[in-house]
Amino acid sequence: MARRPTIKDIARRAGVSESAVSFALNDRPGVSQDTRARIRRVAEELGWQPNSAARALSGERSGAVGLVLARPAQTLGVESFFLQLVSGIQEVLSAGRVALLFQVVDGIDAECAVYRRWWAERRVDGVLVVDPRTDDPRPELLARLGLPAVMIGGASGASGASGTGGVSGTGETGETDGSGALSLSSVWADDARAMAQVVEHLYGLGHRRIAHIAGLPGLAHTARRMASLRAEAEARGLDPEHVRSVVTDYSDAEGAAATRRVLAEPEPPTALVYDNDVMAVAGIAVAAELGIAVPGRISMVAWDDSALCRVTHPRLTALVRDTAGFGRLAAEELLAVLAGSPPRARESEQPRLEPRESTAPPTAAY
Amino acid sequence: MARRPTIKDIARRAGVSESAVSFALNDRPGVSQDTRARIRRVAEELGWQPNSAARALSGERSGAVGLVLARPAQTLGVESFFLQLVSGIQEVLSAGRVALLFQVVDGIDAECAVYRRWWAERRVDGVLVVDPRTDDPRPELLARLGLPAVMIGGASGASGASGTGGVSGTGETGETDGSGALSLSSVWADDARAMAQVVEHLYGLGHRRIAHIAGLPGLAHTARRMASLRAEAEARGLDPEHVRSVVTDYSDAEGAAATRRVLAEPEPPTALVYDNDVMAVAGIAVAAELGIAVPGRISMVAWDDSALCRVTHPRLTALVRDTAGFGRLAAEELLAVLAGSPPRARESEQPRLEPRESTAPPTAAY
DNA sequence: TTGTATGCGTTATCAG
DNA sequence: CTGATAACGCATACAA
Repeated sequence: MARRPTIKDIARRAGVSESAVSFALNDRPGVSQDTRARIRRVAEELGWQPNSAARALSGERSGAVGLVLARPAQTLGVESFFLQLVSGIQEVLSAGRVALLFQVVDGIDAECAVYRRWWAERRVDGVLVVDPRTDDPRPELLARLGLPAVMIGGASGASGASGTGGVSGTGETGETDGSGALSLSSVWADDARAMAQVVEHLYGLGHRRIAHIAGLPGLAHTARRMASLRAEAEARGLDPEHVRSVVTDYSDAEGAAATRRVLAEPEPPTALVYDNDVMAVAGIAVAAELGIAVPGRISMVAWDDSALCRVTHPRLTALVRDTAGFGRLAAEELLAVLAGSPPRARESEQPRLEPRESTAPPTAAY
Repeated sequence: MARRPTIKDIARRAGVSESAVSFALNDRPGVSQDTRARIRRVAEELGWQPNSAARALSGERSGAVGLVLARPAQTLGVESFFLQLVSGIQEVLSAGRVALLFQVVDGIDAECAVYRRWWAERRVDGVLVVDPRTDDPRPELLARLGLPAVMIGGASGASGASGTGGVSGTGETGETDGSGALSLSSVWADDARAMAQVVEHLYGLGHRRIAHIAGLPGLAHTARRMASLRAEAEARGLDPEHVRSVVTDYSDAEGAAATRRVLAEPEPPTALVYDNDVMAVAGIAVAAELGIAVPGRISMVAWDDSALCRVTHPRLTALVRDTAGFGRLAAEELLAVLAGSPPRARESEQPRLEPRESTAPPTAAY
């Protein structure tokens, strides 16, 4: 049970004052090159690491940021998205010696309570906020608390889901307060353009009836994807009756149910676009069960790629995103905000459509 | 941007000393019921929360525990196991006002480095350790650092994989140091008995040739499952040539490859047991691709249930565990250890085999 | 039962 | 350039 060395130990051993050690170790002027090197060496020898509590107490930052995942237990755990995101986040954070506090709760009220507690306890210097909503209470709360934050997944609230959708990049101006100035940084993916790619792919194959099995209706990106689908359909003169979205809770159960429902319609779609991989896999299973050939009679596309999309039969055409890269970008932005950079909206790499075996031209019979 | 209240504010407002406030708020004797109530009320009004840094610095604990996930990026993110585990862990931790530091790294050396850093920085009061290995450097490191810990997934090291396997419960005495005393608490699931259930189910259906598509060979529970399979086969007089395990890295790719390999043998197995859900799903896809009927010509069982197992066609017979409950148990045990309780090994609820459509009697042709 | 003094490890502000 | 000294917020041994 080793004892942890302190700067006092280093000072004694190096024969200097404690403040000299502090200066040397924090790259501040006020100490000669020579002693700085010596102090560094001693610290290294002793395996010294700053005591995070002491550092936090003396007005510095806590050296930790938080991430809360508010999801009903049901939809939790099958999606590949989050661990990949977290993995990317940590690549950046741990390089900057920042720890990540992670909490999963079952609703947005609990999430807000966590922010309040972390703030009151001074536990975190900032937070990463996921799943922005069309009507989101969190930016206002975080602004009031003065807790630096980055919205992951794009802008939300007043300026976010601008409704016009469709054309790439519109409305993505980041989170604003009443005055129109950005109050929160955000990183976002261009869902509108991604949806446009998907529609283009399906339209090019000859599909004219497309159903979008969307995720939770309250989420901002769900709204953006739905708006984009409408806009793309309109641009191609497609019948809005036959190109539309149905919302779900992202679970395999609702994904399967929605699939069954649209396939049972008198004029069923010839292509389905799923808002996550789990629902797409469920959709494949439903088609198999109903004896409907994929892609023979129905084409399927998954939003977000994962191992799942490659183990189905047929393998799923998917919208590939660099999720870990998205996490890295978000973490970088949060570190920048903590360092004093003004809020901004940063766009991640474009999603890329990877055609596999689940999409093909619709059969002539239809 | 509200200011955070301190005990000084409370003391002033309640007209008492700071120490009285500290006593009152920490349920210590030395303050009258009356003033205690008044202080409590004022603290409530002001929305006071203890500053975690100050508390940590003054010798108390940091109020945080850590969890490191060391997985190659590849196998990360499709398994349902971890988020569920974490979700259970947090139910208990947040009730006890303990935060969770979460870190994902890509190997065990990096994991050990994280423990060292957390310890040196005094960031955590204890850690939850997952994926115990047959030859595990972590218990020794943690013991040397004096960092309280709970091994999740059973004992490891000297006493753990006792090799005899088979009969339920043996060798599960927890982590020991040289002297034979427990040095680390652990929570474990009875993999041996679970495997026995699976074998019993398959044997009962008439299967005599079983392949176990196991996970990472270095993990303790992999060793336990393999040992149990051997023992169960022997107990039933089955040919060890035809009842055996092959190891993988848990990925869909290796799961698929292993499936292909064993199915191509001259005398292929009639039943496959997969060590996780992802590989089982991959196995289903391989069978579909090869035109081998499931469960007609081959039966399949998945270890760990998830939405995945219910969206395949046919749906997968699975070994259902209460993963969140497992997490709760682990967190409870860690809190107990932090409160001074001696190390012990706690067994979680028995896994339960849920027969679905992927298992059936082997065809007579075989 | 209550108030006072001190320490935890660091950073920051002063004098030398 | 260096060395004392005071915060930071809380806990606690001790004195009143």
